[in-house]
Amino acid sequence: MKEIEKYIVTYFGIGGKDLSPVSKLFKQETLSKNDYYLKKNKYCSKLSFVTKGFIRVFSINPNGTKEVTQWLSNEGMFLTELASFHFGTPSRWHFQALTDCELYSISKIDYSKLNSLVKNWDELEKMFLAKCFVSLENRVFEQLSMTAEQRISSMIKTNPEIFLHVPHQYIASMLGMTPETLSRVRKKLSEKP
Amino acid sequence: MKEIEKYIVTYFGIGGKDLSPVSKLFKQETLSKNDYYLKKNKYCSKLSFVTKGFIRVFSINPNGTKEVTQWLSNEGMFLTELASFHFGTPSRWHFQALTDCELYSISKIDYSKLNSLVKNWDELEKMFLAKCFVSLENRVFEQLSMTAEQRISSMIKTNPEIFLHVPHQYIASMLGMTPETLSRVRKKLSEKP
DNA sequence: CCCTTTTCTTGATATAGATCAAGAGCTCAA
DNA sequence: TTGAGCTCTTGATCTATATCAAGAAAAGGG
Repeated sequence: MKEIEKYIVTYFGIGGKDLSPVSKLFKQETLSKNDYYLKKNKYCSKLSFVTKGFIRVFSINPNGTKEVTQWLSNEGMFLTELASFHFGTPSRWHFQALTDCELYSISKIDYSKLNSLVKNWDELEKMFLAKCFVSLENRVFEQLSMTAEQRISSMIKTNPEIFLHVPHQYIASMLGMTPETLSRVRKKLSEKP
Repeated sequence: MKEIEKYIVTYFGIGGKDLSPVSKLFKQETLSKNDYYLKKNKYCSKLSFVTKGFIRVFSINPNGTKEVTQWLSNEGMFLTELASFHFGTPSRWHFQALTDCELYSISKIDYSKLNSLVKNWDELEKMFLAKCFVSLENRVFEQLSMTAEQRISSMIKTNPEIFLHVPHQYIASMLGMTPETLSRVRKKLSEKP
């Protein structure tokens, strides 16, 4: 099975005879470090799976002082600006490669063909979106209920890879804290685990 | 047009001849103050529109000390435990009426009939879920990028009603701060607006 | 490999917001 | 109407985390 097909199975539950025609619609794409997948206020016309590398979704303060990292996408995750992709609004964020990346991307046009290609596509897509929503609800809840230390511990458990490949300042921002706090908490955690 | 039909139009974009058979599947339901719409760990078998009143979605700390309000749902909003409704998992939160409430609810069973009743239902539902996801992304971003004062100002703009009908301690929790902070910031905002 | 730049760490200090405490206002049941 | 119990406000104090600063470590380009 091709790599992209594994993602399609995992995320959409498409299998069997449907798999190959669907996977053909995804085109492999590479990004070099610092390339933009998408810039703020541009329009997003594709949905992708990240098969290699790390991409940062972020925004810069109006006055240019502060950057906020909304999300870090890495191997195994999908990537798109959902509002822009589905509703045609300008992207709310920049999407920039932090490392060289490999993606499989499907264009909006090909994406719209999926429901004629896969008989219960809409059902599958609905479940996919529902899963995304549920994950985000959990993220909101963590932000409301946990201390900085707890959020870091949680991230170390669920995505330890990220600490090895992504500048910690971005991880800190995504977790709603400063790099200094992340550094100090990590030290503390390593001293008495 | 019946009240529930307005919600269906707004949220799902269903209109014309489809409207009446769909709206018939929603049953009016009332909750008295303090009644539970759903308790944590129970299974959610319905999706509802709130047409009157306020419902708090919250969780209690394992040790029973701290409550976290995840969401406050009021007139014009839909309500369900999405993970439980779609995936059959136990509810992550309690859902309790803060005032007497009126809802229109559709059961999981009737909900599953919608795609045979409305020809592009899956498409409409997909858009509905996408909208929910996008809103939640914005909420995460506000939490990461704004101070307590800014989040309060934002809430006053988007949902002033809530301050008149919901105990402020719950609003504070949903915004990720203590009631004391909300009180002080509101005072400050009222002094020099 | 060296030099420059970026990132991380660490310390000193500041502060937004939390916690603790107590009194004032409300609400609502009897 | 009264009183018990919530809820809100306010003040005093505390603390988790932010900010500022500077050196150490790591990364990257030539």
